[in-house]
Amino acid sequence: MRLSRFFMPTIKENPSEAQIVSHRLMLRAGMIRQSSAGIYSWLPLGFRVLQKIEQIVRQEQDAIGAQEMLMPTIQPADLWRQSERYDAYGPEMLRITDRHDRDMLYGPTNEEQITEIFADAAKSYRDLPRMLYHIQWKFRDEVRPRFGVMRGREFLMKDAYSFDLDFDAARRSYNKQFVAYLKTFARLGLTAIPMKADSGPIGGDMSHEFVILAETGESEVACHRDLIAADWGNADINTEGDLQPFIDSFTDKYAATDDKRDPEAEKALGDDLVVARGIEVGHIFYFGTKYSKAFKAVVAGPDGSDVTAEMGSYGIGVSRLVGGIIEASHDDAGIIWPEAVAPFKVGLINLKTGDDACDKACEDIYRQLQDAGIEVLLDDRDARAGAKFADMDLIGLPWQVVIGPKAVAAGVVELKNRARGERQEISADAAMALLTA
RNA sequence: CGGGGCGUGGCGCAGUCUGGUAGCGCACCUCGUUUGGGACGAGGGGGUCGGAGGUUCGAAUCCUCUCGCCCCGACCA
Repeated sequence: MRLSRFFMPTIKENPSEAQIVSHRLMLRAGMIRQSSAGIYSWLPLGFRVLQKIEQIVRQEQDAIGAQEMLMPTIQPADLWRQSERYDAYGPEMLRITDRHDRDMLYGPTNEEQITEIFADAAKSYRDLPRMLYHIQWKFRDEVRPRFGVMRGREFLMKDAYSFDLDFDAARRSYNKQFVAYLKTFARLGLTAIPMKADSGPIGGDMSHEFVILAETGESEVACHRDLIAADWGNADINTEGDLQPFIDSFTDKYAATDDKRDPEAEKALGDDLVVARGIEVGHIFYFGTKYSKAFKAVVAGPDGSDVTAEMGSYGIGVSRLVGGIIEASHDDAGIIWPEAVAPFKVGLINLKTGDDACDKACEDIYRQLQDAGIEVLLDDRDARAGAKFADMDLIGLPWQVVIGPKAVAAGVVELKNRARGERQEISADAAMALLTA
């Protein structure tokens, strides 16, 4: 992509409405624009990141056998009356009426919808287990949206739902999601700590929040020091095997969100206790038959008797993660993207657009990188060097290749690593080798 | 929902107390000089001050109502 043609409206000054760093940087980097409180448009740069994250989430869901589908954003109120959540959910649910005066709503989540679909189709224990998910926009009419995409009213969420024959099977599904979450967040470059959590309005008795630590986190959390240093999700695990011992190795250690903290346990930890601010990026629940009962998700068991499906639901705030990653990875100059979610891998800066030698050197490398399948953003604008450096640092691409008259004369390019700040002058071929490794 | 703050060219702000017909920086356009960390000079375009009503000879400024946005707290992917 050529920056001269890319729609990436960067802003030099901090917009006054943005108070936290991720919100500021997303606005300044031209990733998002606000439409109204808690509702955002995703501009090309931001949308690329959103899609990268979505794809990683998708791959890890697929890897544990969850199947992707897509449910609507607008749901009929009757569906929610059946689970008795229509009134219970309160003003956070956006209620609307269609032209025939039917009560509808913009879905804040999809337990009802999926359970109805599943109940209608599943007849036998042979139809279990099943795990289904979709990645869809949700709307929760938060009293107080804030922090940019971190607490929007409209947000993109991956929500998965499991259906099992009995508690043990449901536990296995829960555990698979647990591991998938560890892997997902590890791939995103995050240390997400599973913490015992309240099950909230969804109900149930087995629940973990996945929390990343950041100064601007919304609530205070506490955990054992070892959990922060743990090597998440990189373990080679067979998700078809017994995951319990692996999961216990995490959950044995103290980790609790705000409302689950235990002063005595914390005292016992002594120096191993870490208290920090946290951002919730995922939440998994087991909730038994709460919905399967309401929607009669009942199958014939092996002995012919009726069995009500055991369910769980598993959410990841995909759009929130964009902000969360920035909170966890930035410096004074701007964003520092982990390579896995960077909108482009390489930012190629032509320091002197219009200079034949510089133009040619840039075009060569640009072509080579593209041929190698590497996403590259070429700054071919007719702007001053300082502006180009500043913009490139701001948008935080992992690698910068800088080409100016001096480098061209010397037959080298300057390669800069955004995260470490290291620069090296090497041949174009050597740079290519490094970037394509 | 309780408490607080703010709406003035694209962005950041001053002007509001003490009414007199809108200003600064950045950005943008043109020309020239520049060109490795957000250049300099000259010229230029763009706002009737969130909206409605009122007071007044006269309202960004005073009064009433209203809409929106942000922050703190209580609640949540």
